Amino acid sequence: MQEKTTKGILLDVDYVNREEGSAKKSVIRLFASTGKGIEAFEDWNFKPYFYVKAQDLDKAEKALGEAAFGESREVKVKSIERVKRANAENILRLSFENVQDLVAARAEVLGIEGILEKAEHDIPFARRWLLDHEAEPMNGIEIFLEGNKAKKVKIVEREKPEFRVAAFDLETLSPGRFSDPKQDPILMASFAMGKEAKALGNGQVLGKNAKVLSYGKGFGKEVDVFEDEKAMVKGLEERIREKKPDVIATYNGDLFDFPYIKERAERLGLGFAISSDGSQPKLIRKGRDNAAKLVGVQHLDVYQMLRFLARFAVVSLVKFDLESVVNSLYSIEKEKIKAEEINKIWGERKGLDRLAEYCAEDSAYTLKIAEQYLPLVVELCKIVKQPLFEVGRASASMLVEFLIMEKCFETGRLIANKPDDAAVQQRLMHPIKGGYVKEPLPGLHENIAVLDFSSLYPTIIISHNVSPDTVGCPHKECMEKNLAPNKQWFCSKKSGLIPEILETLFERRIKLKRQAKKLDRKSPEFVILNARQQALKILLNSFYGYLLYSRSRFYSREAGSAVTAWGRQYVQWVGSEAEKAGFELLYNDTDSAFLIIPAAKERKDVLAFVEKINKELPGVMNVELEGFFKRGIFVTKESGEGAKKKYALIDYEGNLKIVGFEYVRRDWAPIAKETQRQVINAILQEGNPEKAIEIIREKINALSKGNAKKSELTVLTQIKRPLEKYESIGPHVAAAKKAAAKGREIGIGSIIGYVITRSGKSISDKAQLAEYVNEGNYDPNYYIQNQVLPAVMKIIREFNVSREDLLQGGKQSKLGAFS
DNA sequence: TAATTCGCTAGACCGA
DNA sequence: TCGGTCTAGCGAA
Repeated sequence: MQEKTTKGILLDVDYVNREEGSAKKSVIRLFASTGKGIEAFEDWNFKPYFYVKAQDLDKAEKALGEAAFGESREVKVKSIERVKRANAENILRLSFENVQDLVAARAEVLGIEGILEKAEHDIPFARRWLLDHEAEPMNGIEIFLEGNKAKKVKIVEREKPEFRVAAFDLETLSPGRFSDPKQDPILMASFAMGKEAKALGNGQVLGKNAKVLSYGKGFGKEVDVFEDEKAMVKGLEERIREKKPDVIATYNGDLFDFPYIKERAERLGLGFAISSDGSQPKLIRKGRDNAAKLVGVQHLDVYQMLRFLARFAVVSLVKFDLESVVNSLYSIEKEKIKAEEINKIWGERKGLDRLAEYCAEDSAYTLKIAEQYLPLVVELCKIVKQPLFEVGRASASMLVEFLIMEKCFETGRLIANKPDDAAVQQRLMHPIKGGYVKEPLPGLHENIAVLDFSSLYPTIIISHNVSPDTVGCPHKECMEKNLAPNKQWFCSKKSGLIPEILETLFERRIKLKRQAKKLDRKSPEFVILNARQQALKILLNSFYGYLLYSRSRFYSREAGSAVTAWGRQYVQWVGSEAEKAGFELLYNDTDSAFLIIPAAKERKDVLAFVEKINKELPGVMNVELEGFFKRGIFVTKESGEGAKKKYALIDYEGNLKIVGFEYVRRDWAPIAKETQRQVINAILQEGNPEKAIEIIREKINALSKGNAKKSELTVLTQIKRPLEKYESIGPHVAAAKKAAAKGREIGIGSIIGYVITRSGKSISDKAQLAEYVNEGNYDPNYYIQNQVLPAVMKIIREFNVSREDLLQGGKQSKLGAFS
């Protein structure tokens, strides 16, 4: 047979069942973007398998060879193989003709005499292929073909893979209720593609870079007008197929656009066949929600991606509707046309071009955000070796698990099984001790140096070889030399599974950061290197949590608590060394130390201290100077102690850093937050409490006159459970319930924006969803007493100013007594 | 099908 | 009506 090779970018792997003679055979399909669009290649040589641990290999082989599984009692093991694993004995690999046979056999295999355990039985077939071939989705691949079948694959590193990215968006009719695809038509669709988006700058009207499809009369010439909904849906399908994107971005396409268009297409007697194999989008379960999966071409739900990135603090977002996101990322006020207005425009056929512009903007911005964050997500795909579809919706635990499983494969270890529910419950009942937080000395401080351990927990794991497979080794030497303060010790002779992975990630990141430092921050090379190091950082920081995560395959209470025990020891050691060196220790939190530089010392003494500390720290552990600060303020709790996790600093350039205060919390009214920021600024910037008092009086005055705007008064709080499950009805729940009674849908995860109005008795009684509240309808007393004053009193209390001083405008004779 | 622990604070809730 | 306790949410690391 003729041999040839094809090169491309690996996008996706799945499997299909094919006939081979009379047998049903599961066959792997690889989807690669080759320049001619997305092509599929089949690998017929890879079989689904899992492992069992046997009491006696000979007997087990015989029993398994004779066994028949499934309802039909016709399912046989195709082949049995003895394999060596580094961490287990008496292991057999059972291979099957197809996935369904494997599923039937794994359900019953423990019933066979002499089979003690099963392992790696829950790894989906396509993922199994990726694992065993160490292939990297979203990276280059060379496929060696024999005829039309894939024989072998090789990774070809692409420094900067280019993807064809597209986005689409739908507008639907919602007559007095939420749109229902069983009845309500799609009114409009927009489609945006790759190159156009790159030229876009801030402030530009993005809409014109997307094409709008609709039907009926009354449109300008920018819109592709079809005969009816059916023709429009077909038109969108054709456009997508013709443009051959590698990635299709949507905003909430998992839960809205895809399910909607799929249902509509079906009802209209059409398909929406935009997958690379000509199939329809599949709605599959992914965690709590559904996800819309395409074959080959990768569906990236930008909404899901942003949720993911927000969890890792790559983006800082509070509300996730597209308008808020665009505003937060690009400082652009994007127009939102509400459902009722869409209905009206459509019905009266007036303002259709405005609606078209709105629709176009949705897909254009979706595309813009997708392209901006794609480098980071692509790097994650390459590192954890999973497709974009998976990574864009993954949790931290899944990413870590992917990496550990690969390491196991690479080093010939058997992958540990998932815990059963009883084990999960057990784990949850035994939390461990975490980081150390020192009570700060409240008040205003000057000349502060902040030191930080860089990646404290990962570097402890690496430097002390902390891992589930190195804990409590039999060596006396390790017990003496590598003993954690929690009395657990770890082997120092062979490296553990987790430290091995972390060390690789850590070194790669250091190298990338070093390279990136030499580049211009705006250059495309920098963007790629930066995305890569950020991806590594996300992963590095996720491992410690995974050790203590209750559903972890590699849970280790011993390892996890050793990490924090060492962490507490090291951070306190730095503190006491600093005191010995003549600094005053102001505060610690987990991995940081705040030092006051006394008059007799200078910056270079701090640097010398850091250098000395680093010489004494083991392995890759390292302390760095986060910065010098001119002033800082810590406050007192109601109880009189210094409050932890709340402080504000100002550097010598006048930049404020506010931590933990109401100012950074979304569940406080903007008016209270802003006043607090101004007060902190007045005190840190100018050391001027009088000015702070003026600011506060002004705000109180405006509030009591009724001059505050609704937007300054709206408090945001998340609904975290079904409304009827609340034991205690707080203001946000009360407001949500009232809104729900009016027919608003409020589900888990909704962010409630509410205002405390004048009508009602308790605070909850007075709470109403902001959109139902008229400007000016607010309870000034609440906002003064429960919002502004508590937020600012914390701070100016340190200067002996009382509530009365602020409210009555009395003299501040006590002022200054503090310092 | 969800990474961890530490910490602060509000407002409801409950019993005296 | 008061004060203590509990529920709930969010942020720091």
